[in-house]
Amino acid sequence: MGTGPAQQLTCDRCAIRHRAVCAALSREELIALNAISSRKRLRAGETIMWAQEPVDFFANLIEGVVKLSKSMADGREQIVGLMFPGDFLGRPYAREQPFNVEAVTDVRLCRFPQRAFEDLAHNFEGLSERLFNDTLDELDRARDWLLLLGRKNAQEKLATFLHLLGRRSQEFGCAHTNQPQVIAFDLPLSRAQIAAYLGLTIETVSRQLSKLRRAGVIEIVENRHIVVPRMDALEALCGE
Amino acid sequence: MGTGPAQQLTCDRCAIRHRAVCAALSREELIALNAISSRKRLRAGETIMWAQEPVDFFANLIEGVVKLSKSMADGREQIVGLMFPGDFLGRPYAREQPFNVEAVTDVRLCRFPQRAFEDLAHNFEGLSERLFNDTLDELDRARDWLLLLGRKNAQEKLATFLHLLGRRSQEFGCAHTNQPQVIAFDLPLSRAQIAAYLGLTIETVSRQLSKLRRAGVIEIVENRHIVVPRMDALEALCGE
DNA sequence: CGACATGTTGAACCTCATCAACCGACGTGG
DNA sequence: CCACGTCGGTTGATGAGGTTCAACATGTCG
Repeated sequence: MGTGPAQQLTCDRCAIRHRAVCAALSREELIALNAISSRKRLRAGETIMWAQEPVDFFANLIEGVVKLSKSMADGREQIVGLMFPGDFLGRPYAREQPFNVEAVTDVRLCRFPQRAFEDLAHNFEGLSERLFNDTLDELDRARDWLLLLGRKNAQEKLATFLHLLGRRSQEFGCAHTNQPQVIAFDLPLSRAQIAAYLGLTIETVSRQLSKLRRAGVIEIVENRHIVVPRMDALEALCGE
Repeated sequence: MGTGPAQQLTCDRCAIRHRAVCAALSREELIALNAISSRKRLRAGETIMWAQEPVDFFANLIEGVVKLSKSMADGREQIVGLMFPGDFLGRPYAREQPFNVEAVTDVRLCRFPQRAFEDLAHNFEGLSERLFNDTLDELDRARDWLLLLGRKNAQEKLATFLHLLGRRSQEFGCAHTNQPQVIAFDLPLSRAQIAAYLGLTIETVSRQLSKLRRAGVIEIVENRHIVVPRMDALEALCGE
């Protein structure tokens, strides 16, 4: 093991090396970040951070899907954010969060102790800038969801959600053939979780999915797998 | 006029000097920011930034209230953010925004050319940190609103909205008497705008306000002025 | 004065929540 | 092995909360 920039890092084989905040780092900075990081696996359903409870780490989501959710005294729940591989978990400069953070699938994290990470962010300009920009993007997405929750009907909500997942799978799965390809992906969420994300009930989600299936806009294979033969038909139902 | 730190700045008499991003600046930094700033007034209803249209300035909101809103092809509108004095307008490092920014009351702004401001933010660590933190707060507020739009009923939505305004007026209006005081404030928004903020219709807003009035939770004076005799009664209706 | 904007209230309607029954898959224990 | 409960999902019947449509009140402005 050398100490020069040519040494091998865990990061070099990391699937999200160029999608997470790490993408903003020089080789030397990456080595420093790597030095304070540790990997951790979690099973679907496990809670990563509790609302209002102190946390002592930040993390990159390497693999899997994570939900951020709030709930009311009587149990009503709303998902206020979905995190995918490459996303950053935790609020810099704070020690707790006003929502629960929970693995919805099996998950792999790359964790950093808070203080050590903040010191790096303080010194590595690219890192703090990147975190800032990610936060601005997140805010934009939250505002899109405000429009969805406040003004869209059940049909439009489902269409928008599926369209979002479809585009995601398009971006990452197969690359750049620009013919009108068939999109297919697995739903990371159960019907109950979809309902909590869209401000609906399980039954309404189920009915709307059936309706989209009967209309030929999507195919549903074994509940969780979705095929979208024509994305533009789906897009037309989003309401924007 | 001297050039030393003792010189008088517009900022020294500014109502938001210690609430806006300016609060993060040293005297010297403030002088530099002041040098690139200019004041501007707008009338209620004027648009400050159009969605998807290039903007060439950022601004501090000195006085008045500003709304951020999105709308759908068929005209449905959702307010995705409300800005009050001290808040920062514009998205750093971007030249356009995915929503309209509009004065809902008469407004005074303190504007900065984008490039010049970004250069300062780049050099003044406190400034960029402050912008980052404001953005994180804004994200938290947006997520609170996701819960409201997705899960609360009309009554809870109105109660939450009034409670929010009540707390604001409490913080800034009269100061620190900690007796259970009577809260009173003016609604900055019309019924139509409240509806657009809460994901409701005008009629529902009007009915719920009347219902709260009949229940003795609020008094309504000439449509726009609200008196809250007992904040805890209002708080109990918010649903959290 | 009439035209218009803003807000309130009533009546009818509709979307979605609620309640309930049912299905298939899965795991467990007698 | 099968009976049983559980879990995730679908579908139907019913009803409530909000939307829609409409009438009306009030205040403002030309």
